[in-house]
Amino acid sequence: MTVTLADVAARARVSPATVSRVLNGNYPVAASTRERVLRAVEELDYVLNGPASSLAAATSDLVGILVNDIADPFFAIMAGAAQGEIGGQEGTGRAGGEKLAVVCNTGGSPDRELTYLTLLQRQRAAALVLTGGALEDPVHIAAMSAKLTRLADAGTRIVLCGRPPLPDNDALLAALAFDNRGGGRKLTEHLLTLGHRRIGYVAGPTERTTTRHRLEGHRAALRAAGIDEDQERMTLHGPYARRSGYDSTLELLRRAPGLTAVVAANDTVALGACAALRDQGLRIPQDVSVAGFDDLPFSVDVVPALTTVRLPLAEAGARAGRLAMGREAAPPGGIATVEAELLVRASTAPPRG
Amino acid sequence: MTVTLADVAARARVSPATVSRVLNGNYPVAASTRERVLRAVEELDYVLNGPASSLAAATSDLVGILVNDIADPFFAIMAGAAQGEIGGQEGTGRAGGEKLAVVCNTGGSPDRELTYLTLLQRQRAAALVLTGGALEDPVHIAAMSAKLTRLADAGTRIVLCGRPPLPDNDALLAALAFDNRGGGRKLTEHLLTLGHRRIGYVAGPTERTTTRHRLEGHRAALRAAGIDEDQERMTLHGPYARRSGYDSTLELLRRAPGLTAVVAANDTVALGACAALRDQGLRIPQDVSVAGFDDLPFSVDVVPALTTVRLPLAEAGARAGRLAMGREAAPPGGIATVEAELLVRASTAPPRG
DNA sequence: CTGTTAGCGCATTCAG
DNA sequence: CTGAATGCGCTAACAG
Repeated sequence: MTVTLADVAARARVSPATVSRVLNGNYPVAASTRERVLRAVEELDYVLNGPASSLAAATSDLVGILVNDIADPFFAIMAGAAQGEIGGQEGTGRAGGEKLAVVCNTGGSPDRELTYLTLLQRQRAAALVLTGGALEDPVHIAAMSAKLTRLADAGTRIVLCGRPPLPDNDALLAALAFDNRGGGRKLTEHLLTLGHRRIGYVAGPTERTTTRHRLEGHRAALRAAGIDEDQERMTLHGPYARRSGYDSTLELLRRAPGLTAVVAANDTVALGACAALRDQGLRIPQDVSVAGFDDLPFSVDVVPALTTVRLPLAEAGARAGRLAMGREAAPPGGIATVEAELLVRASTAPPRG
Repeated sequence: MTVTLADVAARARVSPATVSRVLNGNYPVAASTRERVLRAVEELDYVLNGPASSLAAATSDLVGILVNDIADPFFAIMAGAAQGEIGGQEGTGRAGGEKLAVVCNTGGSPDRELTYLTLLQRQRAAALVLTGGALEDPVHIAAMSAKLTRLADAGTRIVLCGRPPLPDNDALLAALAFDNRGGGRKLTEHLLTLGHRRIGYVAGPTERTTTRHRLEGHRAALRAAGIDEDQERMTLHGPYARRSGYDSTLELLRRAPGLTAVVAANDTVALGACAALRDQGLRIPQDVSVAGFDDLPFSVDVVPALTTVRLPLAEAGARAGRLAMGREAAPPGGIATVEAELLVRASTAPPRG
């Protein structure tokens, strides 16, 4: 029923070994022989049996890209760029030595993250790219560390993109860490320079590196400006979602009616913050300034255009892809910091009066 | 070095077959025996060898989800929902009979689409979900049809989501087709009812079913209203990108200064259209109305909120996932139409004067 | 309920 | 440069 390598060999009048050699192209084969084999492959419409091949060779062509939320442009952009560097380069349609770059959506669940890692380990994945911030729960970190070590031992190349290196884990090839702290700091410094003093902060979910680092940058800027009190009351945590921005902003307004600026965990949250302010009859930025983070594609198009911190997501994702493929040298020490750039647009202005 | 099923069997003092049976859970095993095996698995930190398993069983647990552009929320939302139904349901972290749901990003390239299909075929994928519109090039359609037929013959379950069924291809399990034509028609009827007569249309890329259907709906509404002339000049094609909306709107304004409304291929394009109009000093909707399609998450937050056509992307994606897993019965005839709902918001209003 | 026996389809030695 | 032989790790009959 299903055509195998032996069938191709028979038709090309060569041994199976020879067919394998031309297909993998990693061994000298006479041009005429290769020609004959390729023709037979064509005629029989032969497709390599991946599992059999992986079993024999003890490696597979699967490359996994893990994301927290595929529907969040932050992850989608990184994943797309990484995948572009890994899979389908030439595009012959026939699939030669192609890697199969696949993205796996954990939905932010630690369990699913671990499950995907096991599944990828089971498939003997060639490489792995983990994107975005990590959960800071010690138990989960330990579990992840252990899993990644096993994967690395089995030959899987591991790259982190937009995630700080794991403590005490040298299983990984490279880590591209975003400068979330620096970005958060620059953003708040901008607000302080404009004259804001009562600034609310809608943070991301607790126990996440991204959340913590951005918040730390914010607090550091405030502290440097001598604004220290009241920070807990002016900070609200929630998911990286519009809804969180909306609800938290309403609550901030209740807690601190004198609020003149809202800093959001990311642009999506900022969108929700803007909606809440508008619904309260407040103008942006005349009454309240709003700032985001990430510079997602829509941020330049909302009105007023969002002041935010740009992260080179596509560039970082592409680099992670190349690192995973071994087409780019790892940074010294295996760790590279990706800079964050302040983008001042129209949603921030000096406070009233 | 690497621990195998035989090692587990030895440690649990049972035969390899028994270990296989408890791992796959598809055969009766005494509770005490199972217990012993599971403990051995735990102690040895054993992970099943996927390729070997797939080779022996002639099936794999890979499920592919193909998308045109992972960074486009339209696809990301469908893919995320499908993946949620397929992978990581329980979330034990240990990965039992889990499927490995993976999304593959074709970038809209027909070659890469075919390549991914071959790669998935090579892996003996258990199921396949193809999302979004299809390219209408006859050569590509034929190639796709042939590939899908082979895949189906090999036992891969194929589901289309947001894509019309292929002509003459009953390889597929089910197709969930969006009512793009109906949606496009409703949208333009809304504009006509408001009194618009000079309406520009920024279409998607040519040769794509989605583009064609939406445009057909638009034209049908115009024709029904007796507006027939000039349609070619008022229609511009471009990618589903902000930039296209921006550039095309500028060109439409040049071609037809009396324009009172712009209909965009989707919300992202509409965003670009809005930006272009604003840059020309035109107010939305007072001077020019704008409408989009898809109701992407940001559409409610832009100002003015976008009038658009809502497609239940998450619901459709989830249903496609269930269909692929065989957890839901296929619709009669294998084809289901997913309704599109007109959402009138603030970006459309009667024309001036 | 459990053990034994055969391959699954391919990549590799090793000869030639 | 090519062919023959071996085994990758597991599942699926088949017995018991």
